[in-house]
Amino acid sequence: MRIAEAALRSGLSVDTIRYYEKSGTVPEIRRGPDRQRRFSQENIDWLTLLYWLRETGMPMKTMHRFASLYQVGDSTICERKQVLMAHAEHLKKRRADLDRCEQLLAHKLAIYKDIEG
Amino acid sequence: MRIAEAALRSGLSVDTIRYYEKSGTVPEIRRGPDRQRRFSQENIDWLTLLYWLRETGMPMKTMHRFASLYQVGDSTICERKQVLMAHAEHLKKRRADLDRCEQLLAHKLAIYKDIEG
DNA sequence: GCCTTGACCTGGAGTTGCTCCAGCTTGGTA
DNA sequence: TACCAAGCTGGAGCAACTCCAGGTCAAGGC
Repeated sequence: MRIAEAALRSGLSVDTIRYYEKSGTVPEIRRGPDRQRRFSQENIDWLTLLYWLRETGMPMKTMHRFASLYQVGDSTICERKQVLMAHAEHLKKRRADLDRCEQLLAHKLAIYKDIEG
Repeated sequence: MRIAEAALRSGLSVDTIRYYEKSGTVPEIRRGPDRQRRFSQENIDWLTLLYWLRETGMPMKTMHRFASLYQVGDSTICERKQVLMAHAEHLKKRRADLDRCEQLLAHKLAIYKDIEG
C-alpha cells in the first residue's frame, strides 16, 4: 500500500506520515524498488494508533518514546502499558475539561437569550 | 488586579495573557500610572472564557473574531451566539474522539495482558 | 520512441500558538 | 540609597505540522 492510501486509512495526512517517519515515531516503513514507501498492515495499525494518541493530546516526545519501546520488543510491554494507562488518565482530564467548557457555553448562551429577550 | 493574579484566576499564563492582548484577542486592558496592566472583573471573565475555548480547541482566529464582535456591542449577539454554538458542536466531536481513543487503548491494553499471560 | 500525466520523493521555508529570555523600569522595603 | 520583586517590551526559540519547489519514476497515448 502506498502513502496516499495509508493516509486515508490512518487518518493522518501524507505530510504528517512523512514527518512522523523522519522523526523516528514510526518503525520501519519498507521501500519498493522505486524508493517509494510501501505500508504493511502493521504500519497502518501503528499510524492509526498515533493518529488517535495525537488527536487526544499526547505529545510527540511521548509517542516517540513509545515507538522506541516498541522497537526493543516484548521486554518493554510493561513500560508501554504504563504509557497507555497514563494516557487513559489524561483522557479523563480532557473529558472533564469538555464538561466544564460545555457548562460555560450553556451559561453564556443563556445570558445572550436574556439580552435578546 | 495585576497580571500575576489575572493569570492565576483565568488559568492562562502571564505570557499568554500578554500574547492575547498583543494579538487583539482581549478587549481593553487598562494601565495604571506605572504603565502596568490592571485587570477588571470583566477582563478576568473574558480571559477565563478564552482559556476554556482554547483548551478545548478553538483556533485563535475564531477567538479573535469573537473578540471583535464583542467590541462592536450588543448588535452582534446573534453572531456571537453562533460562534459559541458551533463550538459546542465541536465539543461533541471531541468527546466522540475521546470515546474512540479510550476504546482503542482498552483494546491495546487487553492485548498486552494476553502477551504477558 | 517520445511526451505527458500523476503519484511520489526530498529538503527546506512558513505557520500557529505559545514560551522563554535579555535588558529595562518602577514601587516598596531595610 | 541600595536592593529586590514584579512588571514591561521586543524578539528569539519551539512543537507539530503544512506547504512548496524542484526532481524521479512508471504507465498510457500518439
